[in-house]
Amino acid sequence: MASTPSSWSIGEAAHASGVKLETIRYYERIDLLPEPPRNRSGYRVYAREHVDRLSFIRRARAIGLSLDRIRELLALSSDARKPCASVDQLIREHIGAIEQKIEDLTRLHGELSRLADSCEGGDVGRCLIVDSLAKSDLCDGAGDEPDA
Amino acid sequence: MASTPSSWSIGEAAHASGVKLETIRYYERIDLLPEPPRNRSGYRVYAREHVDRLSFIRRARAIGLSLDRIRELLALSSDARKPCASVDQLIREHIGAIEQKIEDLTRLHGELSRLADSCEGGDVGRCLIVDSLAKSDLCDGAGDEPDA
DNA sequence: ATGGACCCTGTAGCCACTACAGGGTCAAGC
DNA sequence: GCTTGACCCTGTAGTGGCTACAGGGTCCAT
Repeated sequence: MASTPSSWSIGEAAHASGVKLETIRYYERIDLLPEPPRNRSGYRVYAREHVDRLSFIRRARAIGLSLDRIRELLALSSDARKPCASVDQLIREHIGAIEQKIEDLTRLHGELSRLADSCEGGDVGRCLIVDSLAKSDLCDGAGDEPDA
Repeated sequence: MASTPSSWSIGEAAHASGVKLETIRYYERIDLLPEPPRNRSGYRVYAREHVDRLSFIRRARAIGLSLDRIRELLALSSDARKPCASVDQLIREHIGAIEQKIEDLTRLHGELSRLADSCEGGDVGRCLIVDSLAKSDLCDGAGDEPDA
């Protein structure tokens, strides 16, 4: 029921946008969110555009974009008359990165599964898992940035 | 040709293990690698066990284990008589985490692909990608920790 | 004796937050 | 009118896993 107000405290903005309070202050500090006006006591007072921008950022983060990419995206989408080709490209690049990551993780999953299946429940001295990490070429030269 | 020596400078250890020099010092600082003895000039002098441990850590990192997990794993594998069940469990947990990540990324990939395909090359004002980020429930309530 | 390759320490930066310490403000209830 | 508690403020430091300096020392060949 509580219908949308026309101004928000930082806590209300956090609730409305789904971005945590401390994170909002962080976004302001790194100039991702413009500084809002303050009231007499120095409290931040947000307008609808702030809350919208925060929601946008949250959704863009949820699809895995970096804050820098989001900054780009916000700049691109600031002028409604610009062609959306660059937006499209940004997203397609991101999709490419995700595909790469899925591929890496899938290969890794295969290797680890084989490794885990080789375990026969002996003791560590004869553990094939430990062995592989100690001596094998497991994953050598695979992905260079483990994120999993 | 160059057959294995019995002691290594930090640069040689880096080369032999595949762990970068600065990273080796970092591992020492966080007590993941024991402090090696020093020579007259204060240079670190590594033995085979150090290089082996470094290689172990590098491979464990390559399969995506955190340094804390690796610490556990090293502790577990330090006594050859211990049962390897806990090693097995650690690895299986990790496999589970990877599966989860693949699943999350795959779902995300699906959503993003649909999104990108919806782009019809107009201008940003009518861009469905921007629209979705601005207003839709895209990914809301999906994974809470975007890593992609 | 000089140049370059190697080594040392300590500190700060990266990303995207998160968590504190140590305060101020404000409205409701007694 | 006073307290309580929810909210807000700033600034700083911590997270993981490195990486990149700055500003030196050492060692060996030429």
